[in-house]
Amino acid sequence: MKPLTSPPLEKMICFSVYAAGLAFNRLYRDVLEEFGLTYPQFLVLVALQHNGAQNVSDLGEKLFLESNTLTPLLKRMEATGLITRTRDKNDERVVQIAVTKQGAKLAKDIGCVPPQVFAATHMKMADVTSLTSNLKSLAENLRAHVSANT
Amino acid sequence: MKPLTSPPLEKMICFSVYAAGLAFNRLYRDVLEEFGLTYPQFLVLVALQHNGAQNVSDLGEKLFLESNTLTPLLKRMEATGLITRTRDKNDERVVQIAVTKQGAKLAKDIGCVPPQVFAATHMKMADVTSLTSNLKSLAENLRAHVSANT
DNA sequence: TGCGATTAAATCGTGCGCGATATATACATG
DNA sequence: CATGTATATATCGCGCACGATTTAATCGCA
Repeated sequence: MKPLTSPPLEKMICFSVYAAGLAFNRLYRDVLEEFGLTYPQFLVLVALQHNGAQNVSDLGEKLFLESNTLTPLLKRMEATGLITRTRDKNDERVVQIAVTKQGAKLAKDIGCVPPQVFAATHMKMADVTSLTSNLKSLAENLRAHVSANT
Repeated sequence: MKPLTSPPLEKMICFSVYAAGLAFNRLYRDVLEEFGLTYPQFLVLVALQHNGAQNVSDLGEKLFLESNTLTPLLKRMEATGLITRTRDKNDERVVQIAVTKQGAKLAKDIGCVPPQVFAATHMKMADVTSLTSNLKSLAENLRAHVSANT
């Protein structure tokens, strides 16, 4: 029988995802500094640019986050003038998130960021594409497993 | 000329890494709850189990973290009786981290966790292995790029 | 030997993530 | 139409991450 000890960190896929996440975070921190954005705020802008104004839940589905994370984050973005948070007139429970003029401009300006980051990966586009798609299905499987225990 | 807007979130490798990281975190939160561990604390125990007692910097190199993150984390683990933090007699600047008897026992007990997590990925071992190795080199490339701007 | 430079860890403030819970609005059913 | 239930967002507390700085110990070199 094998002793059933944990494999070393380097062999665990969870750790390689963790370490890659840390590395992306640090890279984005550097790159986004001149735009005054954090990495999650950058993701919000991209989501709004591609999907238009939407409420907090919809944004949460795209980013895999909930209101306990999004509400404070969105308030900070409102405070810096990038987005507006407006109660829906038809359903006062719902808060609509839209980019301001300044936010729309910034969303355009950060278009140069993903190419820079791609360059930093030192990977072929095809490899990035397949890695992205593998990670996507991995995440789907993990989420299915978590929500099954709910 | 292309308009140079950001690609949608689903096509960005950074986002797929981010989303997979969130999913792993949530899965580990569930699985580690009965052991009273957070995910980073689990990683610390694994690192100590495989590399033995070591100082804060060495641990940081393995986990890609620095003392500003590790010191509070390790103090919490000391408070729960899993590790000891001891000033090195030969160099009082250095703090040695070692598992307690209780920590060593817990490190063994959590050996069952990685197989559970592997099962949740619903992936073949070979695919997990190659994904892990691709992520490892991706992270190395990203780190090289960040430290180049230092 | 003495003192500036280097190194290891710790501290501080900010921004996520998230479980648990609260608040407020809308809905459904008797 | 009242009251219980469901839904959307917000609040709270805690534990990471991390840039910037501090503290304390060691090293290098005149």
